[in-house]
Amino acid sequence: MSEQLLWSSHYYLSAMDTCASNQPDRLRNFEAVCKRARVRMTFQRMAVFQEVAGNDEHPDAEAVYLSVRRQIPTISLDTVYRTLWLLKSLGLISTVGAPREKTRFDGNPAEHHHFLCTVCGRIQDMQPQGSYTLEIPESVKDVGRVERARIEFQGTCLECLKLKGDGDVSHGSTS
Amino acid sequence: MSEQLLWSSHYYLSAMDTCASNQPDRLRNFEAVCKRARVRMTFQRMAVFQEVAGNDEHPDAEAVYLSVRRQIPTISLDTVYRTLWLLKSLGLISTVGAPREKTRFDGNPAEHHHFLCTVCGRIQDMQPQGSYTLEIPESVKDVGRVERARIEFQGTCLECLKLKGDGDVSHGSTS
DNA sequence: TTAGCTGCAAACGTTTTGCACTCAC
DNA sequence: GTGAGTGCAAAACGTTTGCAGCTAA
Repeated sequence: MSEQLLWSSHYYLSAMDTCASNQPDRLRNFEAVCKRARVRMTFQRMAVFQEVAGNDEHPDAEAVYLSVRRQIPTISLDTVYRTLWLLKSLGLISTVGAPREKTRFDGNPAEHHHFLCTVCGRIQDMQPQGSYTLEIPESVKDVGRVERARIEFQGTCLECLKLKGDGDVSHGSTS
Repeated sequence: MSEQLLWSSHYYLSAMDTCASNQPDRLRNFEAVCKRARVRMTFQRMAVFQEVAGNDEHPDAEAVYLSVRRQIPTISLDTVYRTLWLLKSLGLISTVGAPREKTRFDGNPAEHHHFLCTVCGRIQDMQPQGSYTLEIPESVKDVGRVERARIEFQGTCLECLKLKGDGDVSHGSTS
């Protein structure tokens, strides 16, 4: 937990709160987060949240919509979208990959990783070096055969740090 | 061109030098790959390839289009798209993030990584374990401040391996 | 009561497709 | 010469928005 705190924005704090896998706890946390953010609790939002929180298939908006519609037949796809982005902005759920972005192409033929600046959106290549050679863990055997592993670092690039007048470029480790 | 240079504050300059000096080589390789795949070499394809190969800004299709148009004013955006996907299928370029995919949502509040099966498209969560704690390298200092690091493993999941009748789930390390 | 939320429909931006013409092989 | 590749226009797709009515606080 202390390591996590190094990285923490409210995301991690609320994430740790909700970590308990049982739904009532997560739902209670959801209510608390909504109250704190002065966001109204509605039936639709609860249903969407429960659907995503209790689903490990990484559903897309359409899948969430189809599933929630069984409970609320009148819900609309755009409400699902609005709710999903709201939940994300509250740190209650996350997205896989870069959402709402055009496809970007990469002509660098060497194996490398990416640093994505969340402020300006620029992506910089990072050549892998000894210090962070990534060992594929034994546990992957239980999931499948890995053909490639790519790390995406997210943060603020030097130029955006300068613009913010924040020179602190401290860094740590994550797991 | 030492490894160190890549990480110096002149990262971009040296990266561009590298690309420029390799261009003839890469172009020759491009021709060879096209010939092998029985894909025709056209002026448009060469221009698109050169643009992506000599550009480390991870351009989107529109940016490639605008740039190539200076050379071939009559080229169309859809040709650029078709060519980019062709180049990707030939393994000559890659895409950043999951291309041509809907946004997928993730209700798992714990810090975790993803295993993406390139056959069936399923994404599975992988809880980080001691064995693959990811140390953020010192060199990231030269790029910016990292707030998050996520690993995306790509490969074939157990079920798809079984369907292919390929039981080999060996794995190695990548850097 | 009332600001915030919803559903509808229509718009949006990116990407893909059908077609007739063109050009690399 | 022939079929793969191209440009055009129009469609398709996922997603977002404006608006009028509804509802949680």
